[in-house]
Amino acid sequence: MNILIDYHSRTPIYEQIKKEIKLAISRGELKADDQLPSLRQLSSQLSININTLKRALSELESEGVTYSIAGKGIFVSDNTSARNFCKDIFDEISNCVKSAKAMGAKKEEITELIENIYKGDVKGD
Amino acid sequence: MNILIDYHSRTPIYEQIKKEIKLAISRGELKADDQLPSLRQLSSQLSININTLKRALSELESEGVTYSIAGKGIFVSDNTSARNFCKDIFDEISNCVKSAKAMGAKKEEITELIENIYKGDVKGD
DNA sequence: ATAACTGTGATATTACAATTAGCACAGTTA
DNA sequence: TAACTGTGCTAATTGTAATATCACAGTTAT
Repeated sequence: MNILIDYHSRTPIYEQIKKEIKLAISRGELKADDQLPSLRQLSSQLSININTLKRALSELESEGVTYSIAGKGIFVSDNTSARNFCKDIFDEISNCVKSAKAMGAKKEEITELIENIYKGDVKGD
Repeated sequence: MNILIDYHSRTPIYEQIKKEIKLAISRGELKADDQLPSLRQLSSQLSININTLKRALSELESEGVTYSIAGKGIFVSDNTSARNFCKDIFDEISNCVKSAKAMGAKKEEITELIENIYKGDVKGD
């Protein structure tokens, strides 16, 4: 669990945690039925309140990303297709690109930006 | 001044206003030395408090987007290259694309998204 | 000079959300 | 029994957005 939190960010901590965990699952660092560190342990490690962490995990559970067993722990669901996590990101990209377009950005500028990010990859992965 | 505000958005009203004004400038609807509607008039039109509007305009002024003359009004600066406004957006796009990549999104998925947004334009404008 | 505008500045207040603290309770496991 | 786990709740704190007023100074036209 390598979670980085920007305490000065405008986006709430619990949102950052949600995103980090989703990323970890997408990257394959967390697989189905993997157990997460306990709330108390993780909240201590991240130096955040257990309630803040609990909120993140509760929301992830209602989204079907994780499931929890009282007394045992919190685990990664097995129906967590990484594809689902992309939807929000795609919407965000879409909005940004529309703004950029409205500001006069050329399509080529944006595609080049993306090319650079994906540069060095063998396939379009 | 066609400013739309989402009062239920998580992003503050004054931030939305800043963005809308920058967009209007980028679109050419507002040109250098154009005078904006007065604070009182605009705050009344948008049904927001004058202080909220003032905050937006004050920040725009410290960013060099506008300048104000007490007693006269608020005007668009002439050094406002629309290009500058794009920087933040480009950073945001970059971050989103990196996340999408980390989640396993293929480059083609993203470029196609952009193609669709720019679809129907004569040139890559 | 007066009136009617402009932007500016300050204060106070309200409202809401994020975060923290602390406690109690129930399930699990050795 | 002890030491963990997650859960639920209340309360307090904090920060910030947004509002409501008021006063002041510069500009402009009459």
